[in-house]
Amino acid sequence: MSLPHALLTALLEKPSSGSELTRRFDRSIGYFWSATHQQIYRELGKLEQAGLIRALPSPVPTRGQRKEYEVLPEGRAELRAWVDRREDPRVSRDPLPLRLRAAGVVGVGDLLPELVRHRDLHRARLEEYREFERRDYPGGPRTEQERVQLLVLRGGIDMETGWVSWLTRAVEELSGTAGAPEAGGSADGDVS
Amino acid sequence: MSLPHALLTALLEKPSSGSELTRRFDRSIGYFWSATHQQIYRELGKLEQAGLIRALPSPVPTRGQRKEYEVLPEGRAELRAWVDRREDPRVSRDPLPLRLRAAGVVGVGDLLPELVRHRDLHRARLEEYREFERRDYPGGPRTEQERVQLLVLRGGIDMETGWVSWLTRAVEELSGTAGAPEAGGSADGDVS
DNA sequence: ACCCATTTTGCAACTTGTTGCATAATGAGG
DNA sequence: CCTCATTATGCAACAAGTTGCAAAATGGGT
Repeated sequence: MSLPHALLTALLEKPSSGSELTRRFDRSIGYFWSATHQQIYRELGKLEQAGLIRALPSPVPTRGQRKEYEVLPEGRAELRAWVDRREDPRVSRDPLPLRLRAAGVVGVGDLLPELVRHRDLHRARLEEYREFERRDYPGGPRTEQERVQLLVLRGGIDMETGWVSWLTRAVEELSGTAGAPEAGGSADGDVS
Repeated sequence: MSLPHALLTALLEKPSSGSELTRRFDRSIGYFWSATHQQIYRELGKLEQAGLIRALPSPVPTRGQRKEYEVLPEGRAELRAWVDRREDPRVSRDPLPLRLRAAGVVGVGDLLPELVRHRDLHRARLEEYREFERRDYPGGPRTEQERVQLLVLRGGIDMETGWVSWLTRAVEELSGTAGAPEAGGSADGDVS
């Protein structure tokens, strides 16, 4: 239930069309939420129908035509309410550690290069975020809104740092062992 | 497409029934993958029908009766193939940073106590993981499989560390500012 | 023997996210 | 003016995850 609120936030920051939003979801909003353009268009339709946003008056209302949306007071109120809502943290759900654990049972095989690849991807993203920080907030945040945006960016930085640190260690550890396949048995119980 | 593989992994580590698996998904597997019991039962059905696992012979095949599953060679092969598959990292998708960013637009309101609550939850989980590490691997991992499981646990630790570090900073920053609501305008553009 | 709380398994409906493709406008180059 | 690549919007089918509920077994008490 977060995509509509992500859209409301993005639209309050700046009224946009669907494709603009898609691009923005690949950038700033993207470090903590992703969405495909189809999700975005569908959701924009729902939000409009629910009376939370509206399309800015446009000459032609047909297909293939840019359509800009802005948030209505009802949308702002809904977002306000959402911010104050209590919601428990999500359980993480990432396949990579899972694959590593599977490798513990069926043998490491070719997983090591994949770990290296992921480490490098996360490293690159981390660098990118740090670059944003330097470039966009050179003297620190200047408004309250920037302050919060910078905080969120730092969230991305902390998460990526966690990944890099983990993957670096994992690659080190597994490089020591040549990937000998595990013996077949499905033996003893669950650890922890 | 990871749940079936999570199940295969868990079943290879130890053949189990649906409810046992549900419990195990709340514990060890749970630090990087979660699933409800309905997801698990449904998926077990599919895996059985696909010939990747089979129910151990049981007296009565009716409802409400425990049913243990074990992995067939085909299931092991599928898991093996999955481990070697390339797959790009997921984009994160967590509502909390999103809510913070929304707060930058509609005002911070009551978000601070929520951040504190999350910080404490993550702190608690981090402590729990560290406890697992101490308790289950006192002298380091003893087998190759334990080595991998410990690595995965450390993944959980690194992620939780990232959360705690971020939330600690966020709470500090926002405590300075009394939560004054932002002015209404939907003004300037997207940062970064 | 019966009742009742608990455990285990499961169905059904719904929401959210993904993939593949289609259609309309736009604008540059011939 | 026409073509063609690009951009913007959108439909439809599917896959994955969530929620609410319920039936069958189990294992006490009484």
